[in-house]
Amino acid sequence: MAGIADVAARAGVSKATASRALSGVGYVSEATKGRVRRAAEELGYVPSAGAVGLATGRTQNIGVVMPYVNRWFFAEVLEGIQQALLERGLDLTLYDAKPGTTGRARIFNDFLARKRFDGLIAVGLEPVDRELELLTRIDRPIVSVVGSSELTSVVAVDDDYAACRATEHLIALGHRDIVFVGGAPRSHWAHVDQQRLAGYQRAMHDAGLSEYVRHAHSEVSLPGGYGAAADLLGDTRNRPTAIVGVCDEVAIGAMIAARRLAMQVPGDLSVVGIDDHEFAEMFALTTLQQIPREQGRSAVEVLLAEIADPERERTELRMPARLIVRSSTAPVRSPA
Amino acid sequence: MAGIADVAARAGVSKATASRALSGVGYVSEATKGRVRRAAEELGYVPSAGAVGLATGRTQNIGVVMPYVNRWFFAEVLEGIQQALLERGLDLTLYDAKPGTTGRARIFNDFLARKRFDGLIAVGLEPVDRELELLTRIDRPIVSVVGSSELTSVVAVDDDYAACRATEHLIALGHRDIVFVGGAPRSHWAHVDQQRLAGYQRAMHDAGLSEYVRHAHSEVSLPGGYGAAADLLGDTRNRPTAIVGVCDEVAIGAMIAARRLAMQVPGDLSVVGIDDHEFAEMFALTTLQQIPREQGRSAVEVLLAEIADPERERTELRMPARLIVRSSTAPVRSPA
DNA sequence: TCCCCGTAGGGAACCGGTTCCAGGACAAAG
DNA sequence: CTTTGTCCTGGAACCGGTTCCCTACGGGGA
Repeated sequence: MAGIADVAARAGVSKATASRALSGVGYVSEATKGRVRRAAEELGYVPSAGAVGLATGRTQNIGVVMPYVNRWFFAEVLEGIQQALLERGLDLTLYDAKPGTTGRARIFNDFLARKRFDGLIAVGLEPVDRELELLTRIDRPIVSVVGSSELTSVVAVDDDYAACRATEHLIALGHRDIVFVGGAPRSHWAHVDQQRLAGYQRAMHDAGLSEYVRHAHSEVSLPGGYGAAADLLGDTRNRPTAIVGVCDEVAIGAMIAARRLAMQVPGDLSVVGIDDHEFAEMFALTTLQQIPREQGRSAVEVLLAEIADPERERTELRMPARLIVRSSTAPVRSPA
Repeated sequence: MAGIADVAARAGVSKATASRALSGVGYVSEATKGRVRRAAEELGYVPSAGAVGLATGRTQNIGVVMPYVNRWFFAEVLEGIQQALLERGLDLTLYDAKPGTTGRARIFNDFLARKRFDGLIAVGLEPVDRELELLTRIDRPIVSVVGSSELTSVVAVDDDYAACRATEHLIALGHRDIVFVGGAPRSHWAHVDQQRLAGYQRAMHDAGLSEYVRHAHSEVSLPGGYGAAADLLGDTRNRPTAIVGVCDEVAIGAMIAARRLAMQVPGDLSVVGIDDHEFAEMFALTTLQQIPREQGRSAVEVLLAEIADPERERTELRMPARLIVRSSTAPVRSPA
């Protein structure tokens, strides 16, 4: 209710001085500064965000676009971003852009154009061409988390490396018939999938196991992994001895399916994932750890640096995943 | 870049007329309306949100406060809210207020006071007294999802009823030794927990099973339910024949723990949850369904009505949960 | 003594919209 | 022919801050 004019009046100074006293820029004597601060305190003065934005051109608000929020990875990234922004007093406006929905189209056409934010973090967005063009039109800094992009900064795990290490781990345990269970080739997860699939393939080829390369399609979710593995393992004459899940959710789904089919994990089947999902420990899943929460924090840092210095060159942060061995993997059982 | 002054100039009218033409209020001839619209289109005009907010007092933005986003229920509610807002062209600012953190204190002290929103949706917030007082200070409409509150509107499932139905289902199957696995008495889930616990107790008492009433403490999460059930079922001489989980995540955790202990579900142990979580189907969990996404949508509707009419009396929407029988529950095995 | 500079503070323009109010044109009613 | 009312439009105030520019004062150096 109380505006800066009220504060100024109460402190017996002009609006200009009140503004300077509160923001700390420009010359104001300590005495006046104190009076203004006290007046503001007494009136419970809170500056109007809209007016500040209008006058300064800074909204003190960061936009976040993501296709899902009800998935572990996205939710964790979101929390990391939120925490980092909170510490800096910045707001976070969320845009939930599910691929293929009219809502997504509206977000790109209308919402982002409103530019209610000083910068944008795009998480796993995988924008199509037209969307990419719309993104470039809003001239605000953008940081991508997951995926790749020539025109924005990127914060992500090294997907190729992670999948490669996961596969090598299985190979070192003597496995040869290893199946990669992952997303559809053209889903919105495309880039991540491709990178991880590529890492798996590279490891297989490098180990001379080219003939064993196999890829089972799966929705990228726990039920998806369950379904895909149920299909895969249902063919009892063609069962692999190990599975690389494109992510932990798929890997865990596969473990559940295996158990449902009376297979022992890791006795009959080794399973490795990528993520270190919150359920990984409970399922004793061997996995390659990434820490999405920290990716969120890093994305904020990069973005704020770009907002502060628009000339800053784009950065690309690829974090290495760490292998965490639990008990979903074991040496291959000697062939019959 | 282009402002309404540019649009007005290009259309050969005043700012006032341009504003009226675009917003549709007041008298503007069809001819000028057309010219203005075309000019706006050609210039790619997008009104500045800050300026609009300043002039109208409406931010076209809704605040959402929740303690978690990485939990199924919260994420679903959030998506429901987002969808409903998207359709109406409103933005959503997210505040992630984890209980007991300094971040939460900042949200209540600083962020909410900024009033960057026309209304607030509080999801499962369980505010402590001081927080409640701060909430009342921001004089904007507030709708609570989950929990109860005398001073805000509420949208929630009927928790007492849901837990009662769940318990009755087990009793009807012949179970008597039924344990309620739920949250800590004083956790942030307090109100929901209490209601559900009360529903369970009511059903037990009504069936004359007072002597069997038992409550096992559990973190409200899948691993939490796993841990609690592992403890509970570890005592092999005192095993119940059925479990009511305070929510599906806990119930599923309990199922996993039971299987790990070589118990058959539902042969040796029946389990029922509340939620109809996305994993419920996969685990064949019998549950009482609530649809958090719709609660989110409803919350938006109630909130917008209150924004439109500040005199509107507060509403309380309690949705009944529907029993979905899957195969985690079965008639009790005849006692040895 | 004069001038310059650092410090302090006020007036007013400005950010980009919305809206109140006044005024003109024109048609219908008196 | 005047009055009244409806439709259309422009000027200007306003929302609530920030910031530019100008004035004033006191002290130090030339």
